[in-house]
Amino acid sequence: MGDQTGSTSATGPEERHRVGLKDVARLAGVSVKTVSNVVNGYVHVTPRTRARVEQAIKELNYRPNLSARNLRRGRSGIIALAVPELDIPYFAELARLVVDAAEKHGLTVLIDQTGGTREREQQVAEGIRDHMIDGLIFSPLALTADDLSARTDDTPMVLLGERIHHGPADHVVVHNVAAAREATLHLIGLGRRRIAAIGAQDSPAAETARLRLTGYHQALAQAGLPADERLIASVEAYHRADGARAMARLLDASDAGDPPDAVFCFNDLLALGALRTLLERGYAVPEEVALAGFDDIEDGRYGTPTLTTISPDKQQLSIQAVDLLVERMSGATLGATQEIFVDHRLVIRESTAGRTVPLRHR
Amino acid sequence: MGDQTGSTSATGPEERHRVGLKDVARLAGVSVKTVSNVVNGYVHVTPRTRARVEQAIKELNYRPNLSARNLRRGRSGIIALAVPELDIPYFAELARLVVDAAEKHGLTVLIDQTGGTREREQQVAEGIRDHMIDGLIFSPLALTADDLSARTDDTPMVLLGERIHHGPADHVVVHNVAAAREATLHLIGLGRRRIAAIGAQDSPAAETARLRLTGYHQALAQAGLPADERLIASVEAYHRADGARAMARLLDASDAGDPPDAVFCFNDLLALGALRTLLERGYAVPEEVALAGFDDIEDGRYGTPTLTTISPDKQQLSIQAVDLLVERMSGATLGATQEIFVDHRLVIRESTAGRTVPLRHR
DNA sequence: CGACCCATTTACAACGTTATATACAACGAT
DNA sequence: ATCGTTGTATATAACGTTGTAAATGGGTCG
Repeated sequence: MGDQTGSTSATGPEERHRVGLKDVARLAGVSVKTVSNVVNGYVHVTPRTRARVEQAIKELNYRPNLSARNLRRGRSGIIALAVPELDIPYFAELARLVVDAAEKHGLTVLIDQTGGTREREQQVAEGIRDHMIDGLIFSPLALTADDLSARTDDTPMVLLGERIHHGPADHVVVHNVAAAREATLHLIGLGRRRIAAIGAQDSPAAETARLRLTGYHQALAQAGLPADERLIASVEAYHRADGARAMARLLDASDAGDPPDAVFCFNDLLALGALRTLLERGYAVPEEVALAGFDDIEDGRYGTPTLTTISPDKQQLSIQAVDLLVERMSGATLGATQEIFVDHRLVIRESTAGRTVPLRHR
Repeated sequence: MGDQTGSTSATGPEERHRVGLKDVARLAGVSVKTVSNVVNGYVHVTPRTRARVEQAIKELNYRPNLSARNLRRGRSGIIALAVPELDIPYFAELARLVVDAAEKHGLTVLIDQTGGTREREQQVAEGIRDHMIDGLIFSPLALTADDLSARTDDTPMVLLGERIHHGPADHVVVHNVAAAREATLHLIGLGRRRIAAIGAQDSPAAETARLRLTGYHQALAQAGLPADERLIASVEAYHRADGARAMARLLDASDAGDPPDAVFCFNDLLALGALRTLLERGYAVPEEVALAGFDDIEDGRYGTPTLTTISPDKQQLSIQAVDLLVERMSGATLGATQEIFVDHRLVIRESTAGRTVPLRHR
């Protein structure tokens, strides 16, 4: 087929032609490299030349071809964020913040959903598909520290969330034990004595669950309260449904006699699920059962009642994670893996301290 | 596992060397292009050669360099998904589905958050930053059809959600009018007569709001009910807070006498906000006020009461959007812009038809 | 006045991939 | 036997960018 790129007028000389450095250079009357220098802010360029080049760039509406740039530079400018599920509010909020933080470094974020499955998480650990990503921010759910140590891909990685301590990679975490202790102590401070916990997990990978359970136990011990195994509910996942079921089990188990008078849920979704069960069965929250969660997701701020929770500084978390990753990508800090703690605070809302919700309006 | 694939011992011959086609070719004893052919599934390759190459690929753990491939091919394999905010559940769910749908076409999705601001949305419409994306799936909030017509970038684009009809680009939508009518008719069918609507908007860009309002009016007309302007509440945005405030205004306005006995909210977040206000003021839902939303987000399935809503087929929506975009990217269908409607259905839950929630458990 | 230095600019060669055009073999059909 | 024809494989030239080394040109210093 005749593709007369030459000069023939016809339907327009540059009908389908992506402008490149070459075109800008020709128009500005300088070399290709000089244009490249201007684009990249190289210092040793005469103001005169720079102006001329910039004019040409604007005139042609030139945009650098990132594929070419990346090929040449050996980097892609893209980092991946791998989370279990985007439609879990905590991860959605996190994703948003990570994207914002990465933008400040000129990085673009590619979001990958693992579904929390081991298989998919392993794929992610081993260089996602065949993509060229410069770094990985990873919030694994099913992988153990050993799995991660075994990874062969050498893309820099920062672990997110609260898992795998002293593992093979940098990570940014909240102080789970302390936070869980605080939440539990708050419930105790309300005068509650039969305090249940929802969110324990058996899986060896469930480090978060273990840490939060530890904090819960520490609080009980500190207050001189007995630890009652029957008040601890395990869950399979951290969704609303799991929380609802666990709460039902707790209520069923405490045959009439003495239901828990407070519940600490290891995340907000569990708490929202538990709340649903409590209200369904006619328990008044917080009057009869006080309820606290963990994560401070949007939803918790608008339920009825609103949810008391541990609020990790998600923004700090995201910024630290990106900073750490950028540092690794730059090649510095080759040695020790770092572990960074971010702040958290207890946010007290109606589910533990709120005014009573009127039962009838008249 | 000792991987002395090469021969020299030392610290390894390929310590920091990214393996490319060349290396595989050398090992397999074939030309570079042949390896490329195998990688790309080109048909005319002897089973023998193919096997040898595949062996070499595995041995060297070769991964194609996407930057190079994209440079050569002139495409990036990346499409962008631009939504207002990731932590709005509807968009998070959508994002997840779009990512899944894109994966089936071998495409990677870059998610962009516009915050719903005009400025940012305009940037997105004009080729995001300087990134090389092959296509754009865009759910604008502030942009008008005129804004979009004015765009100079020629990256293929598909509009998502329910806006800008007969605009300058393909789009995938739910049938807002019909859906809103159905929801309202459902409320009417329950015997309700004073049916409020929350979610009207003044902005010229608010096409969705207009369409859903139309549906609401059609239903009233169809049932021979009078349209009462005082029962229609406008909102600034579609968040929980707006719904809560709007509901409060509606209740305040209907001085004691006759509050609405049903509310149709133009999305689920508004409904959740409204629900919060209703419960706070002691109204029984659905006994005194029935409540319906739109979107069918997760949250609505676990509130108390659970939320009746219009459930758009989000998966179909995502798949259609990606398919349409792929088609555009392939260069086909250059002419007319298409408008594709996806299915929806009314999901009836407790907020309109549920069993009564017991107020006390004993 | 020559030697040197610095700022500015440039030509050229990569980066790893795929498209194009060809070479080579094996095979039927003339 | 000769000529296509088809199936395989290859060499070479791009794609658009940036790093390297070298060229240019005006100074300044001995």
